[in-house]
Amino acid sequence: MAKRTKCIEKRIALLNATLHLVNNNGFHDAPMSKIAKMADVSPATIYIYFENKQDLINKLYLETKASFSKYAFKDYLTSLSVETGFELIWRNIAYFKLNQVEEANFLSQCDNISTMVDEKSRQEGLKNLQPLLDLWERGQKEGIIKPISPYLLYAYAIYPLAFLMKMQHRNDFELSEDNLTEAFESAWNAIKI
Amino acid sequence: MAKRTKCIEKRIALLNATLHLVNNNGFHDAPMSKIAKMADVSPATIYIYFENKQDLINKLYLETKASFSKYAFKDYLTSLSVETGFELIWRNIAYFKLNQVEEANFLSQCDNISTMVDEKSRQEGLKNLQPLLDLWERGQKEGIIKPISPYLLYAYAIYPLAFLMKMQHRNDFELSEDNLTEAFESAWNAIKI
Amino acid sequence: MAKRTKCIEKRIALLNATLHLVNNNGFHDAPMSKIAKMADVSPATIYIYFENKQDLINKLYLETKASFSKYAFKDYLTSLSVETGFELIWRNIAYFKLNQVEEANFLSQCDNISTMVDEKSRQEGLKNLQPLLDLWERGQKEGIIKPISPYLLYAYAIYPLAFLMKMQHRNDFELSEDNLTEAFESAWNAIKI
Amino acid sequence: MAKRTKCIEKRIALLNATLHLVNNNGFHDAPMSKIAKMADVSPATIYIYFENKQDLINKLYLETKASFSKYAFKDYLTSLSVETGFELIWRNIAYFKLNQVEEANFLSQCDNISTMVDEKSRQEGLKNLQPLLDLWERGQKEGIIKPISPYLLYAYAIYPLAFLMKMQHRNDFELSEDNLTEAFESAWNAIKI
DNA sequence: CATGAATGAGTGTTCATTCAT
DNA sequence: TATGAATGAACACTCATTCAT
Repeated sequence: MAKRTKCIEKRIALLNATLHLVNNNGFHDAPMSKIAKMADVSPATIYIYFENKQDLINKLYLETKASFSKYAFKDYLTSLSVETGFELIWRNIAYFKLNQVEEANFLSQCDNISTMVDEKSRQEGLKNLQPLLDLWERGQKEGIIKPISPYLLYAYAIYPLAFLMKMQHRNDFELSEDNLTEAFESAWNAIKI
Repeated sequence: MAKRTKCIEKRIALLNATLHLVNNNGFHDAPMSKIAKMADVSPATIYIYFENKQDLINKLYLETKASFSKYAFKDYLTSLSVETGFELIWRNIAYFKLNQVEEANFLSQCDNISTMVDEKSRQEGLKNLQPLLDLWERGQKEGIIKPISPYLLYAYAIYPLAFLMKMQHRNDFELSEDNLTEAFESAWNAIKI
Repeated sequence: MAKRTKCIEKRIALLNATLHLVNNNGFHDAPMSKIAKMADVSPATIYIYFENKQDLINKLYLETKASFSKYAFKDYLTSLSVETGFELIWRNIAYFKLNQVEEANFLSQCDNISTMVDEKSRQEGLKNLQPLLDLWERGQKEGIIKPISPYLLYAYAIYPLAFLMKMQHRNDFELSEDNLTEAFESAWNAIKI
Repeated sequence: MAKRTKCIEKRIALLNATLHLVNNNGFHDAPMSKIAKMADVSPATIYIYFENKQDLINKLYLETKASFSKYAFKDYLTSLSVETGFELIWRNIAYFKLNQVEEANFLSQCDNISTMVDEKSRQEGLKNLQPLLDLWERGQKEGIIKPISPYLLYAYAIYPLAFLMKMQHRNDFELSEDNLTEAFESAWNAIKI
């Protein structure tokens, strides 16, 4: 039992170290040796928990994505109206990006740099958005949401948050509560009929 | 007195090779040796045309950004109405992303990976959007565009195109003429009053 | 918990290889790759034992200087008379140069090429001569040694040995026991009152 | 005629640039490109005047040595007494080291770093000291100079100046007129019977 | 004669990964 | 399980020298 606990802790420490280093130094300055040092283990130990560096990144991506998903759909029920449900999810996502900055930033990097996460993991990660896609489909059937590709809906309703987060991270822009309301307004205007 | 002349073709070949490799292999797998091989020169030759790798990336970024800017504001006149002017610019940008896939993709990577282009070059590159910001300001004065931060306007009017381009590049989605019109509609809905 | 232990033998092999290569090929033709090959390790292994090339050279200098110092003051006691003490130290130094040819040659190179060893290490290395300087000071107080700068004393009493060693190394000259006695005579005549 | 003059000037500029760079940056940071830049010519031009880098260094060594020799035996006549002649030459050499710092420093580096100048040039350079060796031989015949190897005479009479010059160059020591007289005294005491 | 462009071979150094314990 | 030592292959970059003009 003690062993198991210890193991899980080291695994988590390694994932956290990777998250931190990739965000702060960039992928090309997050060598295994630094990750190991930050997690307070030997470089060789990483290979007990992960197959190789790619596997470490993939696993971190998937687990962070799952954590994002949990956050995004907190309190969401399919019984909610399309409009209420969408605002709930949208705000959850926004708050995730505001409060879980490192996780959000890491996911954004993975989604933008094609070579970072492998195709299989990316596909796997996509599944996490299913409830939102279902909501949109329902909205389209009800004539509330524009009858356009979910890619377009995502591009205009969710993706802009990534830009705003990036700008906030660079201190070029501050995502105040007011700005957030304006942003939601724009998102809704973009996709509602 | 005579000498072999530094030929601009080699410089261009090097920039093209870099563009291609960064797009296909990612920044962290675009070593100088591969760039040289692809441009059909010796690795040492790169250093005749560029100070170092960072300088090569910076210059490529700035020149690609300038080329983007030229494309984005083609046929644009400040005498056009806000609505017409915006649609013109928006479509120019969209076509740039559709037709100059590699350039667009490279710029997207540069803007997303903080450590890729240095701060000075990024600031320099930002200037290229000024005419669009001016147009929005005019639109706000005329009561046509929402009185919100330009960052929000950009996030909802322009940034979504980056996502659509990425999806198209991955063959997940096709940006047909119809989709483009839908996308423009959403962009306009998001920012117009 | 167990691990492969960093073996001191490799460190020594690396220092020896460096000593040998710098002496035979000169500082500018003693690349890390050759040092590694001669010590029978991978180039990367050097960096486990030394920070970088400068550090390797510095450490070799300091350790060789310390070894020289031990040799130079063997059997020396401050209770000896100035004359006896000086001859003892002088002969120790001469024998060091005769018997530890590579060490002596390396130290000579380091002291002559200003850019080889960094200033801090050079200053550190100077401390090793203190007992001789003390002896000279005593000799001056006793009216046996000329009341001149220790730099002058060193220049005429010790430094000439470097030249003789160099000539012997080039087979231009042989430092026989007779020559050694003549050399000591000259050294003593140069500094005694 | 004009051409010839121009050529000689470039050759001299190259030799001066090399002298300066080797002294200030050390041999390992005096690349052909820097030498060319400092002499205000193209790197390729160096190869019109010199076979290669080794040849450039060799020639510089020999010409500097010749210049040294001219300086060393200024006003010297074989008709002078051994004692007077020796002091004259000794002081000439000392002043050369004091006044022609760069030349002296360069010669010292060449004589100390075995791999810098090739054997043939070194042997050639040795001839420049012949008048001094002749003087010593005469002194020995006259019973004024110790009957010991000229290498020993050189080691104690001339070589110490190199050390004093080096210390002066490092600002550790100042070769005042008084010190110079003390130094000469030591030199003479070391070799006279 | 003189040039700047061009380069192959090499530099010191880093890194993901494996090995021996 | 866990380790620090060890490494081959690679990296960005430099340099003495040659080439084409």
